[in-house]
Amino acid sequence: MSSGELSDIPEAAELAAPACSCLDAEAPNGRAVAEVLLDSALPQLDHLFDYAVPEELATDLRVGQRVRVPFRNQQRKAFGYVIGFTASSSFGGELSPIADIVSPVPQLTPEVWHLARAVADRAGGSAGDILRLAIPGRQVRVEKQHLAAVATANTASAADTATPSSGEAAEGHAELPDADSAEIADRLVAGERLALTATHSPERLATGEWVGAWAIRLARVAIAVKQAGRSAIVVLPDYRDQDQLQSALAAFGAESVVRVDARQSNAERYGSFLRALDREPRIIIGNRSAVYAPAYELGAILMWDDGDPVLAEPLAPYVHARDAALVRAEQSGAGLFFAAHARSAEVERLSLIGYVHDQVNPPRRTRVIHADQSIAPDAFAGRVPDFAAKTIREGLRTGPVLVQVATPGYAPVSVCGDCGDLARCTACGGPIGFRTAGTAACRWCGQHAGGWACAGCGGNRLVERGMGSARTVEQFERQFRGFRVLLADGDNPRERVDARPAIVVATRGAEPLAAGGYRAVVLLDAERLLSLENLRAGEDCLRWWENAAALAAPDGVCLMASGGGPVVQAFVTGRLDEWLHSELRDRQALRYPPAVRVASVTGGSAQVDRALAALGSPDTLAGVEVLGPTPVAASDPAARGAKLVRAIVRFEYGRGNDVAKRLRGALVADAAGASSRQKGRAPGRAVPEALRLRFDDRGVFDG
DNA sequence: AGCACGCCGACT
DNA sequence: GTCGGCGTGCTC
Repeated sequence: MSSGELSDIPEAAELAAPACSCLDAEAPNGRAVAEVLLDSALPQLDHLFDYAVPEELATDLRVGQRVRVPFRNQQRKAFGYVIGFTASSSFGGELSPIADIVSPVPQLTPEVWHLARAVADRAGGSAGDILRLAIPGRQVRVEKQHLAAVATANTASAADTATPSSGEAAEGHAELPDADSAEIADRLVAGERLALTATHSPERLATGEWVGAWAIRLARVAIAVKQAGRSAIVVLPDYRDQDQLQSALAAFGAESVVRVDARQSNAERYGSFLRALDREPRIIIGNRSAVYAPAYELGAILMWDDGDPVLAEPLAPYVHARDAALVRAEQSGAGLFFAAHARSAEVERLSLIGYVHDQVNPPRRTRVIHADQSIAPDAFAGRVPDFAAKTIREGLRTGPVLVQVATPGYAPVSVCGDCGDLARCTACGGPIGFRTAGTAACRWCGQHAGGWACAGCGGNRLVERGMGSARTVEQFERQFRGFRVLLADGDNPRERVDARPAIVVATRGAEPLAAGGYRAVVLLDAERLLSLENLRAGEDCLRWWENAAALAAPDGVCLMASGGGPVVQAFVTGRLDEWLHSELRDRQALRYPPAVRVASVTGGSAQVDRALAALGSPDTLAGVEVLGPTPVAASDPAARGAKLVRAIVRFEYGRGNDVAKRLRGALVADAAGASSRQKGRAPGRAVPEALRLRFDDRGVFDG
């Protein structure tokens, strides 16, 4: 220990020996050179630097440790991670020595390092950016507590002459997984990749809590993986999903469960991180960054609802948790398990090319009925058509009813009074709202909708429809007097409701879980959701609807209250696979993701031209196509006043490594020249933007 | 980022 | 001759 950080705790003597298994990592063993990855956001520093191993650190230094090293001069220090040791350096100059060991714990395992490197390379980014997601900030207190606890546990078990695995005997209390889950776990541990469509409806745990049937399935599979002596990582979009899984795991008596999520304090996160780092199998559950958690003997990565947009990392290099999981499974030989109520287009693609295998047993699915389309959209006075009102009243006799709406708040929108299509502004195509009663105007450009005529059927009657959640609540309170009307949306989060009758109005994705399940689930605003100008609108709708339908009781019903067309048909008939199939074929024909990959290149015109030139000459570009560059609208947040252009590169999956390498090369060259170009600028001019790369951006083809 | 290196124009 | 402008490139 370079700084004697542990000298003030009683176990310091034991810790000098490798008492904690998490300290057990490769030592220099006489080798004089340490390879260090610097903690820097600069792309031109994203490679290993050689440093001398100083005499005084030689016994304590380990691969994976965070260190401080002199950089640029002996005074300035940078942080980094020890990646490996070598006997000699190929660097021409004289090596500086490592200055300090930050923590005795080797925070970066070789597996996570290789993952970060591969994931960053694939996304045209820096490994350091991935490591920032993977490794939480160090908390000295938490670390000392952890090391002390592990040391005492080790000495205790040594006194018991216990075998190392006997600590896991307590796991015998865990409920044995059902045969299906055990079989899935066996296949995962053998390295298989599986996709599962999950059973609808909540189920009651022995603890009395209700969780989605999917959570029970994932918990059982994770426990079975752990019983096979391997770690499982379970990635779930949000804390509500994580809570359900955690409840299920607890109810089944699972031990060694570690949770990592964004709501934790840094101390909690670091504590969880250290537990994940222990050389002992764990069940690690968490949000998108859990995919980077260290895990001893990783057996499988389980991912719930990978189509949820929160699994897309918003920080550079914008790597989706699904992609990171694919890379990690490939590297480590771990199994991969995608479970959802509605499959994503990406998993469907993986299934079609035979990379993941479908679980064939058909899931139980809520009965879905479709409202009668012959009823004119203005044939009802309240928020919902009469038959929907009937469904709601019916359900309220025995329990809660869920009503899913498109948007929060009050926002109203108009539809054609004759055909029911969403009314669109004749000038800009935007939605038409009612500012004040009777005066309709476009919500985007403000144009008055006086002489409006429907583009579809020529009708000219505008009908106000599809109000937001708060407005819907007010209307329901009048329409269903005497019943509780509860609101659940982003501003009013509500994780659970009880089994008593109530109307629960929720925005898509914010639906609470009901004890025993909802008697009825009513889906409003389908035409509005489908009109979102988004390449993934259909896929997203199926996910929102299917996830809502899954909240119904097994004998409950789901009513699609409006809308039509192929996506609604797919949902109503339950033939999501067929729709997704044809959707994927369409995207193949259009060369849209995920049939192909895309990368956007943004920057000054000359910068982007140089980057595109780095892709090679047109004849070497087989399977690679460049769209643009086109000017980035000044209103685009990326522009920030500077005049920028953006090109879109799309390419076959097989060209990914090559494209990423070449674009990344251009980015590094651009960054190297950036400082000099900046000096050349007249004062007052905007700071020149760095060239920006973004791979697999979902929204790249959206308006 | 920040700093050294090096290659042309103006000066003692 | 040499001082110093700033473009260029490197950082173990």
